[in-house]
Amino acid sequence: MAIDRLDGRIIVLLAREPRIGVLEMSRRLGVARGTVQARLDRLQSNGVIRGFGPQVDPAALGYPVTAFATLQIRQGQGADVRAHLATVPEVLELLTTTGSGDMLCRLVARSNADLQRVIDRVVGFDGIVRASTAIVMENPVPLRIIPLVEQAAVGE
Amino acid sequence: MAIDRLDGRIIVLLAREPRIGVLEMSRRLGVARGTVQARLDRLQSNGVIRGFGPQVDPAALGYPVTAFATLQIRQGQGADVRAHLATVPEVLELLTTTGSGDMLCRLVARSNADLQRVIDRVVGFDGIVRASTAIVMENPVPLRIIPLVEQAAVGE
DNA sequence: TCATCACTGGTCAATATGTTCAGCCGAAGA
DNA sequence: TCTTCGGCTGAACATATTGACCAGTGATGA
Repeated sequence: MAIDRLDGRIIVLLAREPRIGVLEMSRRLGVARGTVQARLDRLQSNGVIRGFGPQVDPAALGYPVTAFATLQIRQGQGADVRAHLATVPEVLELLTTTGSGDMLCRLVARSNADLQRVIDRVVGFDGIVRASTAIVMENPVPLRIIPLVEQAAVGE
Repeated sequence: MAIDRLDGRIIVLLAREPRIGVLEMSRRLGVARGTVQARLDRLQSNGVIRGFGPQVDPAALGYPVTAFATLQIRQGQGADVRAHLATVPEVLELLTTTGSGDMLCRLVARSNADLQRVIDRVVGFDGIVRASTAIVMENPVPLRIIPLVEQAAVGE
């Protein structure tokens, strides 16, 4: 669970050039191939590296509009609402939070007009009391992990 | 940019079993290897598949607390605030939005106490007028793409 | 009718993989 | 001090995969 410097370098290298392969990594990092392989196995069984799935861009799929919806849920309806939202393909992520809202929901849509359809489908469910939506305009910092990995690696 | 059924099956298969390789995919999908290879190349140059970076779990790195901060920015300070937030490793993502806040910010921290430090660092910057934070408790739907890809693929 | 395009099924050499091995080293413990 | 242990090295091996080709085929559209 604690990451050392070599683990960090492996993750960062992999994040920058995912197609690189174990052999080439060992060359770049100056360690034996078996070491990289063992480290990678450990990182994956640790759960630090969850997988290597393709990073799909919803915009390129025809869903250029992203929005966040904050939902307030009627007491005791949480489980039903989750099951409902899980059936909506445009719901990319769902989180329960503290604070004024009860759930935070990442949505995509084909257009601003289409977003209305998606929101209607999302909130068209009994347990949802109120929803407020914020449309994403820019993404100055896309989801990233490298700086955090570097920080975690130097610490230990 | 439009995705057909075979593209969709390729992406879904890759999302489910990322380590699978082109040859094995062609066997599973019942098409020639060259076809899968050509489709993958096209999907990547299209930008539909952005890459195959490792999916790192911040919790396994020692950052089990996730939070969203909504920031209000002083007029004209947007660019400075972005640059500031980009230097904070615990800021995993930053989006500008419509609505009451001006920016939405995904944070992680080592603990609830550590979250205070992170927030102090985030808001300790001149251009930020106000911040409100929601701590994530559960993640009923982790970031996903498969349902959307399936929907995009049947449509065309 | 012809050209274009995507797909097939095949080949080829080059490369990477999974696995195993013995040996080395530093740290921890007896 | 001696011993054990875990991690790393450098190497070997058979196997599988890759990237690159090719000719042939069928559908599409000009």
